Amino acid sequence: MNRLPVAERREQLIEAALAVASRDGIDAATVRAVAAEAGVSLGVVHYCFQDKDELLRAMAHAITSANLERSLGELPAEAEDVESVIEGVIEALWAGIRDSRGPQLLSYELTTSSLRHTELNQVAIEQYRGQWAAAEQVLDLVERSAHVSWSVPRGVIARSIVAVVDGFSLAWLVDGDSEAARNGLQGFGRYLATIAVPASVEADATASIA
Amino acid sequence: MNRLPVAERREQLIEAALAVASRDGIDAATVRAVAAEAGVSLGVVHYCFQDKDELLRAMAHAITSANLERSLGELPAEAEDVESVIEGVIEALWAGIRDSRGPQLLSYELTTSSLRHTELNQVAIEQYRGQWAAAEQVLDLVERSAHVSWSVPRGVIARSIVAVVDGFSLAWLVDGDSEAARNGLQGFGRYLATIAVPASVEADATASIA
DNA sequence: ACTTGACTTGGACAACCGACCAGGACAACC
DNA sequence: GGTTGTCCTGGTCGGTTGTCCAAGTCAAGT
Repeated sequence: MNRLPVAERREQLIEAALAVASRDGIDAATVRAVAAEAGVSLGVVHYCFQDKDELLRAMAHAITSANLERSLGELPAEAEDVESVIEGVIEALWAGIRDSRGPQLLSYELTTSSLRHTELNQVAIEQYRGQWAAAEQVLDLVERSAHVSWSVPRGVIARSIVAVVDGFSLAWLVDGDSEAARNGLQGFGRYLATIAVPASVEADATASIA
Repeated sequence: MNRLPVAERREQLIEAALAVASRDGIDAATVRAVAAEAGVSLGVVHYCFQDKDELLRAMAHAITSANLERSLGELPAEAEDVESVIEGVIEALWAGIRDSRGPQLLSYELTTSSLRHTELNQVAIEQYRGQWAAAEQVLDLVERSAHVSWSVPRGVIARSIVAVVDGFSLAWLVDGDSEAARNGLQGFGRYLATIAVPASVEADATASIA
């Protein structure tokens, strides 16, 4: 097979691990399965990673980054009233989740595994810190697009967004009812619109400058 | 050791499996670990259960039942206005979750495992069917206690309740912030109060009779 | 051309897993 | 008291896992 510098080989193995774990679950991501998926022999994995756990941690970091980029990447911001802006954002967010069932399920497997095994200690908290921060960025976007501010602390709203998205996603993973998930999330979106207040001209101008 | 009829031995093994899995995670619930926890020798497990999967399915059924009884068991219903009723119900619900971290985490492990392994096919959907039904019963209770009805289909609200509770519980499992979880759930409770409408005297009388 | 260092190979190892079995122990019944 | 059937024991088996290693391969530098 092709010879690759260790850094590139690492990336390839992370991608292979992601593919196996997304397809067949985190338990199926054995060293052998990952090596086979990447088309390399067994020893290569331990040449690139000290541990299997180091590989899993790298994989977790990769999927977390990918999820965040996917969430923040394709957000529309072409609307006037708050309701429409939020509706569009949620629509895009949900479409991203719906089209990545395997990775989504893998994220939850990683969270629970992290909470059980000390070797993956930091994985779960990093996942959620990232998601909470991303939710706050979404709030920023809505603020700027619809010229509003929030009557509830941003951190509190961000935590609620992540919680609601997690909850409806889990239910959708279980019973496959996309329509129920979409409706539930849009219902939450309409609630979000009720806690948005029109931004004062001053504050809005300041926001535009900054 | 004591000799027990197979039915009682099964119950004991299920309890042992529940203890091991709640303490150390679902992966730690090996046949050997369960046998050791129950204080019986290895063969007993396969004498009482055809498969390891049959044991896990029985364990899943047990924890699901336990969760539902815990949720529905200790619900207060001594209040007048909707807000207070909902607040009390959520307080009791959250207290139950907060005091059972291990089993709670195990429930999510069971859900994800069920979605990956065909042998546990029905576990997740049964979990959620039970929770959705329980949420509807909670809605009934609030209806009767506060003399209201709901302006949104009960099934939709029930799914939202389960989703929100799941979401905040997961976040709490990750970062341990009980206060944030409690506040988030109470915030959702105040929203629920806004979609409750006073029941007509007629409807209320009918409900009392039935 | 030859050495050096980076990368790869495929097998070996101990540990653990679920499953299985031959036989021992015990209580109930004839 | 002997028999029958239920329950328990402890070991064994094949398979899978993570980890390690001696040897091989290849490109780059001298």
